[in-house]
Amino acid sequence: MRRKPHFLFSEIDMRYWLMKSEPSDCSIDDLAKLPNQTVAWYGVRNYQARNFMRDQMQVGDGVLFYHSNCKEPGIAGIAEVSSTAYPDTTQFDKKSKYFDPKATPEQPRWMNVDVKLVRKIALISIEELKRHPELENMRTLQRGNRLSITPLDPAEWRFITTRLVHH
DNA sequence: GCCAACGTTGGC
DNA sequence: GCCAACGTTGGC
Repeated sequence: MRRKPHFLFSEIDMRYWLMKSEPSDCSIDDLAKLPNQTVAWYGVRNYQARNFMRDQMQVGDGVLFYHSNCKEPGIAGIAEVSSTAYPDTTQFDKKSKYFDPKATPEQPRWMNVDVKLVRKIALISIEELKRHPELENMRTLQRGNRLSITPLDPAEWRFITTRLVHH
């Protein structure tokens, strides 16, 4: 049975994630134009981030879609996990920059989930996120953090989606 | 299994 | 473009 995806309701078995995307690669507007407003989160080549997708993500989990490595870094939209993990096809594609010669279809190394847009929001800049003491422990805001996928505490999710998102 | 060298990330 | 931080690689 599919759980309700509405982001304002927190459910006990639901998890929350912040996922970084470079807007030059896939921005929130790019996502909005894709079929089903859904994107395969391919290209993750970090084991910790892969393991989050492979071992912990469930359909319906809440996602903050974050613009990174760009002029205005910050949260650009709300999304949800819309599939469980499956092998990232780019690892087998010799022409892809994500090609991995050590991966085979029999023994895939990299996995990804699908992510579906819930809605675009007015950008919450990294500067604003850092202003709130409620968010001081957010992984993404920690010095030196580079992980492209990080778990969010339910309290952090609630604070951001109810207090910082303008309705 | 250590660790130096190297590559990548991503805010600034 | 800089560079701090951190992950990965590979010789030993």
